[in-house]
Amino acid sequence: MAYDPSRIEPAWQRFWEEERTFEVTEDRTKPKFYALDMFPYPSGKGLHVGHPAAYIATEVTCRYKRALGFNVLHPMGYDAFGLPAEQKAIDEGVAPQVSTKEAVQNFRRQLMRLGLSYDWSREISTADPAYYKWTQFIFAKLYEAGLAYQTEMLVNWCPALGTVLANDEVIDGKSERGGHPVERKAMRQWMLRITDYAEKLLEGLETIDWPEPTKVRQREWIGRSEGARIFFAVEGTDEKLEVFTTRPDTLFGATFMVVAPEHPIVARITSDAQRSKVAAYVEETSHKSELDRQTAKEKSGVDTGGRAINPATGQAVPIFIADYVIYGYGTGAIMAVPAHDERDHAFAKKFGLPIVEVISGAEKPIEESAHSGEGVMVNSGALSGTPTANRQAVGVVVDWLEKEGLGQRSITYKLRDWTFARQRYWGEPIPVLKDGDQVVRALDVSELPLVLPEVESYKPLGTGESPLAAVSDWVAVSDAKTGRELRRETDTMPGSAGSSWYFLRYIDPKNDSELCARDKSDYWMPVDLYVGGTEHTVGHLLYARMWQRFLAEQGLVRDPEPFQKLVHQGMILAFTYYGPDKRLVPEAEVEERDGKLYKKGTELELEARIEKMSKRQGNVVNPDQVIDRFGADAMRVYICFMGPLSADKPWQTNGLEGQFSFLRRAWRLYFDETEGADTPRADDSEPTETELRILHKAVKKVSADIESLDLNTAISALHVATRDLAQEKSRSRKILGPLAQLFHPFAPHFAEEVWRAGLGHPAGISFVAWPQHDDRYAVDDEIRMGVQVLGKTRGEILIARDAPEAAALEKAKAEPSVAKYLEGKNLTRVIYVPGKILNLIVK
RNA sequence: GCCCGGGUGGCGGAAUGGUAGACGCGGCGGAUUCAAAAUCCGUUUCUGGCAACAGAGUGAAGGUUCAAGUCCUUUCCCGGGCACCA
Repeated sequence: MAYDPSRIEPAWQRFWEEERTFEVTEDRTKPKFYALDMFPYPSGKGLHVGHPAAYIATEVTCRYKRALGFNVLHPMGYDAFGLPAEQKAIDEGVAPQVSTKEAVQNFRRQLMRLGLSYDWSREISTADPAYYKWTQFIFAKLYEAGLAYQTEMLVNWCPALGTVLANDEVIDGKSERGGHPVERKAMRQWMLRITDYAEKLLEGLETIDWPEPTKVRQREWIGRSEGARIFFAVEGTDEKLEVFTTRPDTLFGATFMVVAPEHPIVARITSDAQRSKVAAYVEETSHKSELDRQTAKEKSGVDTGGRAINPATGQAVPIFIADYVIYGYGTGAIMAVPAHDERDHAFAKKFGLPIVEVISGAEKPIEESAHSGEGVMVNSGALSGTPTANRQAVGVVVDWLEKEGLGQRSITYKLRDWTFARQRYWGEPIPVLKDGDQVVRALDVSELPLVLPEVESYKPLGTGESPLAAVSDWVAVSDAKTGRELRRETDTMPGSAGSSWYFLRYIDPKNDSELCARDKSDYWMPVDLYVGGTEHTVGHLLYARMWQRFLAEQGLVRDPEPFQKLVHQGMILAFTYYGPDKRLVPEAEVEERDGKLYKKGTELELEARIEKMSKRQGNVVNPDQVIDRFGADAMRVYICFMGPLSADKPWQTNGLEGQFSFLRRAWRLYFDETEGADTPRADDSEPTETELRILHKAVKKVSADIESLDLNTAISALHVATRDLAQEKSRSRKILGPLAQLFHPFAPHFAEEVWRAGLGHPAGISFVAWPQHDDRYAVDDEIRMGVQVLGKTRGEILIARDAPEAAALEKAKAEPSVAKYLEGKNLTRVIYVPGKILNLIVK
């Protein structure tokens, strides 16, 4: 019988389920390994091939680690709250609880068909009350620690939809759905004080093994800036205008001030003469979206009529409002130094403000462009002559400011607090009781979970509140603790809530009295290998780090960092074919002739492009169909073989077919399928030296490649071993057994089947000790070495790996293809790197 | 504009500074077959040549080195991120 995945795969999946092969508990006699995949949003559309591609790296590693004797935790779950389910509820009236449950079942079924070695007994869903009880618990803890607070925030308000939109639901100032205009509106919002953790999150990056570009992005997102806060007296008032600057050394050149339009000081410093102009500008900017403000090319602003005193020069300088100063950053006000800041320069030019050079070294006249580089302080009174290099001048100025009481050293971060509320139904209810706007208390753990009530309609109310506000008997509470009539918060948590701690719940998923028992998290944490996409770099990966730190401070977990090693998988792309009319042509209708692509049976020449898989392009590949045709093992092997884990790469059905025939070829090492039945071929013969060499090289290469996650070259090593052993007509169990083990992490059903039915071992390959290589066989003692003359390869010699130079030289000279380049020349130098190269320099 | 990635055969991709193109797809030739599928063997960077062979070749241009896809400088193109953050 030929290799038939549809026969063996379901059988082994049943076996693993019945034997509970992958269920684990804490076992302190074994080293632990916690491998985690970023859990999916269970979309109603089901899996696409990008999911398994993302899960394969941990999968292969886990199967390998188990065989090495590690106690492996490899769980899966669902990030189940989210907008698509809510939208479906609005459109079709299907309760998200119901549609999500269906989607989860479909996901689980599809994931199981892939033969992924998850411990399914630990499956979790963030939308499960038994789970979100603890999300709510963490929120309550954050509230009690003063890290959750409410404040007026500008939000994206869409009047047409009657709802608040997330930033990614707004495209070019219009709602993603329906294209309605979106405004900025101030609303009371729950926030989490992630900014309190800015420094710790920065420091923590030094301790973890993450891709450097990801760390760079987090660092930039946190955006630490060192500088000073400086106080400017406002003429004719007691007001102090506080600014933040990274260049206090340019203080003498501050010829005007700029304040963000939203800044509360604006009303107090505006002169009567300017009041109406200022009001108009403030009004105008409040209607502009963030995007409008950012894309405006011209600087705009208005003089408030107020004057501030530059503490260094004693000069009165005008105070402007302008939207290029952002209220949420620093102090929302700046000292403008047009000579040394491009933005201030542009503003000064537009409004005819003076430009005073205070740092020498400009290449162009200071009237023409700002000089933001290094130089020496000039026009700066007693401080003139101080060089700016190495922030020396900054130090001098700040010392002076501190001594005079005019300012102080200060560090500012770009990171903003985390907006932690959605005016939506399908999320965790925020567990607090309120009296009007006033929060009275957070719910106690004994009152949790606060279950999401059923509602009649999922439609936005149009007031900006979530549909929960309409459930009056849920909202109104008579509080047993205080005896007061209170109201529940009707906002729910954002999608990032449940995903910020799920890795802990896997460790103790059924615990009803704790979010995760401390002795268990001490055993399993931190995560040893976390795999997910780069798109979560500054969202999820930062939020989860903050929660983990908070929980560590609360003594609920030990480690300050949750993810010790992080790796990103690339995106799976697809070839998309376009006809001359730019119309899409499905892959099934494409054929290749003379290196050109045509629509099948026609002369229509097609253009191939590599694009993201998307429903709209019709190039989404469904894993169910792949498995039906080729089986899960071929798909897994192909995914590994496609290319480097972290690279984006296109799905190619041809390539998949190639790996399917590879498995069939490998199958024939184990079974003679000529007579219509599977006849095992293995025997107890002693392996030859050649066979041992093939095997040990493969063991060495495959092991090393799994360790370094170079799965594509690991598969390539399996190809080579399979080809060469077939050539040798290998039959020995001593060869075919270890080979099956090498297949196991990649093609587990295949490996289980050949292990039991082909080699006659008891069923179950998962925990059989991983083969070890012996360098006596894995390293060749005779190798083919290139011989160069003047750096150009001219021939090849067969020589002992560690042969002395004289021997190598002798062999090279005997090689006609080399000798002809030496003829009549003087050998002046010999470069010989044993095992690598022989390079002959002649004159 | 700034910050990250990345440019290697027809295609996906291999190469601790040491024979560029492993492995796979596709192509070509052959075996098997009544035929096809499947399978097996050979071949396949480009140019010239019947061939032996020669020359060129890792986006481009320079450089370091006995030796560069790999290191350095400049530059072009593609993908992603940030975007008036003082």
